[in-house]
Amino acid sequence: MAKETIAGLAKRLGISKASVSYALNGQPGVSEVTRRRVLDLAEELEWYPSSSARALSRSRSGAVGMVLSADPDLIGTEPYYMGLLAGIETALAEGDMALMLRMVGTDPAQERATYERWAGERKVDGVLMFDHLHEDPRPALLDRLGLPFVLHGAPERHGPAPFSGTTTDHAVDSATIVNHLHLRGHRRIAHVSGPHRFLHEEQRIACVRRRAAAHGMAVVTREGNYALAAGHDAVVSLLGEPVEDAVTAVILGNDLMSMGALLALRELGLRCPEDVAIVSWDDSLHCQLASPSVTALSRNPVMQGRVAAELLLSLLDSGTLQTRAMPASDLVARSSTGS
Amino acid sequence: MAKETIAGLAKRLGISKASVSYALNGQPGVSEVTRRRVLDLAEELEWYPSSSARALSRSRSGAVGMVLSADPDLIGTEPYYMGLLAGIETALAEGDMALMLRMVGTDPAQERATYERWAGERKVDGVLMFDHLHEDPRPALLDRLGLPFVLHGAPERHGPAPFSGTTTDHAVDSATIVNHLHLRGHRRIAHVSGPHRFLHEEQRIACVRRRAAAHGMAVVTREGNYALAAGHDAVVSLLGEPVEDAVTAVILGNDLMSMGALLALRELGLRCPEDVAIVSWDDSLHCQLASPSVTALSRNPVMQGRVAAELLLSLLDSGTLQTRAMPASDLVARSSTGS
DNA sequence: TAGGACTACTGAACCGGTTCAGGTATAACA
DNA sequence: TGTTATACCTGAACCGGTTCAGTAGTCCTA
Repeated sequence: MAKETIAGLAKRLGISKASVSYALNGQPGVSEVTRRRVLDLAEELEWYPSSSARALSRSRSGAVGMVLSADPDLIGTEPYYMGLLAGIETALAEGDMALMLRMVGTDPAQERATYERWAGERKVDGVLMFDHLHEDPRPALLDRLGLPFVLHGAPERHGPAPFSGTTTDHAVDSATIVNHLHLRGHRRIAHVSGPHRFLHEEQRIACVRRRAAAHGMAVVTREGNYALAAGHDAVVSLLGEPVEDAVTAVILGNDLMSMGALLALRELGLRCPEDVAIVSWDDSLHCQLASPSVTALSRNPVMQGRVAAELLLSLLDSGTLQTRAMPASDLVARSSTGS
Repeated sequence: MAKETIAGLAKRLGISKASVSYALNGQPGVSEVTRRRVLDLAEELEWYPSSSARALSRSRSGAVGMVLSADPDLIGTEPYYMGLLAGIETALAEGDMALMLRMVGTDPAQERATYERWAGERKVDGVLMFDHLHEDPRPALLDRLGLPFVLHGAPERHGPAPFSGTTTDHAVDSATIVNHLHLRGHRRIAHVSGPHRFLHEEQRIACVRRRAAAHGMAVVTREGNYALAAGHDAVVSLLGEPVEDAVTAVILGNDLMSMGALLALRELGLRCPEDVAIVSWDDSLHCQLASPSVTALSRNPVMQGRVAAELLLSLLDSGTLQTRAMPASDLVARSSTGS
C-alpha cells in the first residue's frame, strides 16, 4: 500500500489539493458537500496528513518539549515529576500536541544546550520548565531563542508577569505545616530544605521562619539535596548528641529526605512521634507506607501538570502570558506527628 | 533576527544549497575547505537545520514513540517504568533521536489508535513497546502500519525472531527466587502474579511451578494486578484463616503488591519473616525501606531501557531484526526472608 | 593530445502539506 | 439588464531541507 498524499486524495475526488486542505482543516472555501466527501475518503483510507509536511508549511512543529534533569538512576524515585508528566501529557493530548521528552544529567549546561538545539531546529513550539532557580538564566535564554515557555513554580509577583507560569503560595503551605506542629505543642523545630539554589526553597525557608516567629517558635534550618542520605544526615547532625534545647519536630523538603529522617531516628533510638515528629513537604506512597506513616503536604502533581500544560497551550495559540496560582496544598496528618 | 535557512548560508558563502547540505551531512561532494567554511559559519550563526524540513525531505521524523498506558494518578508509583524511560532516553539521545511520549488510559484501544495516528502522520520512525500480551494484537498491527518496533519483554523463541525485542529468561529468575526460598526451608509457597494477560506473568507462573516441583515444594497461585490492594487481599485470602498446611512464603509480582502483603501480614498478626517470608519480583526503594525490608529480584531498568532503545536504533538504520536476552536478575536478600 | 576518471560543484526537482491571488458561476441588488 | 457581491474552487508559490543528474575543471594515462 503506497503512501497516500493529499495530491492523491485530490485526484481521486477530482478536485484540487487546496480544496482538500481546506476541507480537512475546517476552513471556509469549500462546500459542505465537498468537505464531507473529503472527510469520508480520508477516513475510508485511514489517511492522516503528514506531520512533517504540515510542520514545514505551518512553521509549527506540533510538539512541546520538556527537559528532565536528574541522575538517570534516581529518576524513578521522584513520583512528583511522574505525576506532573502525566498531567502535562493528558492536557497536551487534548490540545493535539505531542510531548517531546529529554533527560539530561544534572549539569545545567545540558539543559540549555537542549533548548538551543530545539529552538534552532524548530523542533518544538514551546517548552515546559520547572524549579525556578536563583537568578535563573533560562527565561532570558528562551526569550533570546524565541521559544515560548511556561515555568512551573514561578515566583509570585505583583504587576504584570514577564512570562507565563504557575505559582504556589508558599506562605499558606508553610503556615499549614507550622500551625500543625504548633498545635501539637512543638516549640523548637528544624527545617531541612532542598537546595537553596531553587527559589521555592528559599521562599519556603523564609515563610516557615516567619510563621514560626509569629508563634514564638524557634527554627533551625539545614540545606539538603532531596536524597535519602541528606535527610538522614541532617537528622543525625541535629539530634545526634543529646542537648538541652533539641528540636522536637523536623520538616523535610521531600518524601525521600523524610524517609532518611525516619531511618536516622531509628538509629538514634529516638521514637517518632513521641520524641521527634516528622513532616514531609511532599506526599507519596513512601509517606503512607513508612512506619510510622509520615504526615505530609499533599500537592496534586497531576493537576498541576495539567494546568502548566494548559498555560503553554494558550500561550502558543493566543500568545497571552498568564500566571496561575496553584491551590493551597492539604496536609495529610499521619502518625509521624501523632495524628 | 530573521531565521537563517540553508539558502541564506549558501548565499553568504557564495555556493549552492546543495553544497551546504553535503557539507553539513558529512557527505562526499565537497572539498574539505568548503566543508569547514560551512561548518564554521553554521556554528558562528548558531544555526541548525530545520527538523521539519529535514523530516519531510528525508521521510524520517527523527523521533521514536512510546505509549505508556496506565492510570495517570498511579503512574508515579511505577519506578520500573521510569528507569526504563531514562535508559531509553539516554540511548536515543546518543543516536540523535527524539522521544515522543504519550500517556493513555488502560484501554488498549487508545494505544492502538495512537499507533495508527503516528504511522499515518509519519510522526515517529519507530515504536517501543512493553508487556507482551497473550495473543498480542500489536505486533501485527504495527507490521500492517509499517511501523518498526521493538518489544521489550518478548517471548523467548527458537528460530528466527519475527520481530525485534528483548527477552528475559524467566526460568533462571524463577529458579533464583525459588531456590532462595527452598534453601531457607520453605516447602509450601504462594505466588501472587500480575495479570495473566501478560505473557511474562504466565511464563513466570509456569517456571515457578516447575522449579518448585523439582524441589518437591507446593505452590499456590493467585492473580493480582500490581496494585497494593491486590497484594494485601491475596495474602488475606491465603492466610486469613489458620489452616494446617498454610504457605510459609509468598512471592509477589511487584514491589507494590509486596508492600500490600506486608500490611496484610501486620493486620493478621503474622510476623515476617518468622511466620511468613516475602519476596518481591521487582526491587525498588519501597522494598529497601519497608520494615522488614523486602528481599527482591533486582532488574536493571535503566540498562534494559538502554538495550531496547539500541535495538530500535539499529533496526531503524539497518533494518535488522534482533533479539537480545537480558542478563539474569540478581536477588537482593533482605530481612523479609530472614537474610 | 585525445580520452577517461575523478573531484567539486550546481540547478532543479522533490518531499507533502498550506495559503494566497485570482477565476467562474450563481445569487442579489439597483 | 448590468453590476456587484458571494460562494466555491484552482494553479502556483512557498515552507527548508535532500538528492539526482549534469557540468566544469583537473589529473592521469596511453
